[in-house]
Amino acid sequence: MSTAASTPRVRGARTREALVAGARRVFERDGFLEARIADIAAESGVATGSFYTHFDSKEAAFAAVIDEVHEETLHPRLEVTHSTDDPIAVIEAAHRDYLLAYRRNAKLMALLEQVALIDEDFRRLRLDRVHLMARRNAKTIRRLQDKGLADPGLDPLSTAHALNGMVSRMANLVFVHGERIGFDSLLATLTALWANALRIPAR
Amino acid sequence: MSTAASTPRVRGARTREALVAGARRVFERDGFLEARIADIAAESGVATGSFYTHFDSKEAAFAAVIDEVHEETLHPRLEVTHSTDDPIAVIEAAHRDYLLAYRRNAKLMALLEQVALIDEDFRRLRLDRVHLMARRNAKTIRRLQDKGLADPGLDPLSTAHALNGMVSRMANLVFVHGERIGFDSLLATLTALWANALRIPAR
Amino acid sequence: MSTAASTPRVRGARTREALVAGARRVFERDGFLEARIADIAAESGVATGSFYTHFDSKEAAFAAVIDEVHEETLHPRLEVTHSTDDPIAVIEAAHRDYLLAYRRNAKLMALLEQVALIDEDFRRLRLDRVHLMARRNAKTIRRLQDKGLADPGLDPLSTAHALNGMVSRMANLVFVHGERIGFDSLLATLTALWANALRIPAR
Amino acid sequence: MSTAASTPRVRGARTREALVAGARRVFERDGFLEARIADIAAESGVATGSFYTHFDSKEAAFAAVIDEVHEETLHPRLEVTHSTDDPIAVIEAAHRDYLLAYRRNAKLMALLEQVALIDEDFRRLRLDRVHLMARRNAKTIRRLQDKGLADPGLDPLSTAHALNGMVSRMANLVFVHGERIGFDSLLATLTALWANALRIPAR
DNA sequence: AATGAATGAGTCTTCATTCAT
DNA sequence: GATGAATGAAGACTCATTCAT
Repeated sequence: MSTAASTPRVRGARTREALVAGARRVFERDGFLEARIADIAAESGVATGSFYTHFDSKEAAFAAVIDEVHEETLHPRLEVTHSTDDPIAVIEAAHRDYLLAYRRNAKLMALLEQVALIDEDFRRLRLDRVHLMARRNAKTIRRLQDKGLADPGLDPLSTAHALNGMVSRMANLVFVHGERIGFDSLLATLTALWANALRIPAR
Repeated sequence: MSTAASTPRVRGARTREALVAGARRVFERDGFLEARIADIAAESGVATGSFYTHFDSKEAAFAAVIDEVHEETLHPRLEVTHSTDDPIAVIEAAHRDYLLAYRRNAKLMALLEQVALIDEDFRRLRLDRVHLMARRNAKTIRRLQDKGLADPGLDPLSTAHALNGMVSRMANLVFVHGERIGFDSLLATLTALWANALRIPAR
Repeated sequence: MSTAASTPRVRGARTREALVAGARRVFERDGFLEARIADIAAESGVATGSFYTHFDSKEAAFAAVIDEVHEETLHPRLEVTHSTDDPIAVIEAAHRDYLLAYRRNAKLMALLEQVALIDEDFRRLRLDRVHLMARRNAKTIRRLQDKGLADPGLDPLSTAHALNGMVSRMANLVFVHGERIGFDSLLATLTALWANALRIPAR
Repeated sequence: MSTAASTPRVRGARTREALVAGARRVFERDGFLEARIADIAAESGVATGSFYTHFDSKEAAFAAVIDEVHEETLHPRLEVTHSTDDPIAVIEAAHRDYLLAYRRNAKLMALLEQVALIDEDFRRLRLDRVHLMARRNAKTIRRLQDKGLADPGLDPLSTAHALNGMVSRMANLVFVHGERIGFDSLLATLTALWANALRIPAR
């Protein structure tokens, strides 16, 4: 009202932003199932009907919220070889990144798990990510095996799946369910178990 | 029908059994959220109202179904020292038991995960089990450390949590989401990773 | 079991008594609408089905309970001319009787009011009683008018209705709704108002 | 239909009015307990769900209906001193107002009695009104006593309660239960009894 | 006569989605 | 684009009553 009326496009974009932010707050507060469209609209300061101007469904809004968090919560990026050659240092750095991102977005990460169990589309989305991460780490594992730095008897892909699962499960346990394990201790344990599991020689 | 319905008490017990079996079928087919009381009753061959003679809610019926499966799906029971002294053989046997039980009840295990994300009571139930399993395996790990058979630098409890998480996640991935990893390969990988992670000397 | 089995007739009568007593407790505790047949049976120490051996419906059970209280709660019995000739003393005695009976059975009296508003049959029952009481007191009023002791301008029947209504309403207000008026004060006020209203000369 | 449904707010107000009117018709026709939300909505020409846009419960709708009738059914307003000084004329006028209002809304008055016996909130509402009326009339009675126009031996508040109860009970008997007493006769009797009961000197 | 499990009709209530303005 | 009231399908739950033993 006071602000000079913006162009429709700008108004629309602003409303959409408000809805994504509002949806995130409501999802984090109430969970996916309990979140009501009317509440998301109210929390975003818009009318109920306006929700449907921007999203087709609650799922679509959730997808938009998830998109915001997606990139920064990619699983351990072992392929980003930091300048060092010490594989254990690399593993540790990757885990640190992952755990920090998970902790920052713990509520939404938990929510994604929840929705993946409920909604077919999100289940596929999550599985795709799981596969992406596994393939990525499998490549790293294979490389380490080739260099003679990792147990050659391990199947790279299965191993990647298993170790990724271990890490994400622990992040969930600590940051979502509040298991009382300190961040440093958690990082040390996961790094040690990764290194041990692959039989990477101590540095 | 054929058998005369002896005393009311016996009739009641029979109906309850029918309801638990029917509920299991409906839960496995439709999931927890989609399962309707009326369907459970119909599937069990009783009237809708009879459901409430035996259960207070859908949750109560689900708990009864879960109880049926619970015992046989305990996580790796490493403390059950099989006649052998070879720790790796023990680990493998425990994992085989667990994976077989998980595969047998895959749908329900997945369902329990789902419901634990939705219902506070089941979340607690599941967390309790997670803690029980972790404490149990932590004891085993500590014993191996004391014997000089496992990496003494690892925190037993965190390690137990992490490795249990790895195993259950893999079981979920393979038996629920259909990841194409053969049973033997899965067992071999998990056993090797467990042994490696703890730095148990090769047999 | 321990007691020698009585004849069927005696057993039946006993169960019925237990049910009437149990029904009264449940009605007083839960009200008519909230009272459930199953609760009445449980409170009476019999099986649900046995209720229907003795009563056709909740209404029938309520009628049985009411019967127990009915006689002693008849409205002011002014025609019972006590040995005295002082009409005010007679009025006072009648009111005392009525108020004491009402107080003793306050919960059930309130309940009867409730049920009369809900159930056609009890409405008629209550109206019949109202008419009976009014005709009875109208006769007394007419007698007093004939003796020159009461305002001859009053219509006896309407007056009887009005004054009876006043008394029962006050009893309800004090004994059911807990209006803080002492028994003696209540009795004195009602007696004075009756006497005044009829213009009975002061004794 | 004919009028374009201007803004949403106006539409909302219109629907609410329709619901209150529809609810009144259904309550009067079916009573409170028998009235179904679906019927109220249908009678109001809106969808079932629309009922809940405006009311939380059947009780809330009933309260809205009662509000409509409340003001005009206040008990005898003796304090409204009409231009005359004749107290009996004032009493008669007040009773006439009350009886006319009661007759106009007889069904709802009866309903309020019913609901007050069923619902705690309405019980309190009704008791509050009873107390308000009693205090109001007690003041009038006290004033008459002070002027030497009323029996000084009467407790004003108890007396007010008793006489108010008498009047409302008679209104109920005649206008709700159909007791065959003519309006003028009823008014005359109640006025005479009030005046007599207080020992107001004849005009 | 007693038992108590089985029956199933009957309503309230929620909330995603639509649509007239 | 925004508004927010209207829609109505869907399902959980209760409980009086029945009936086989």
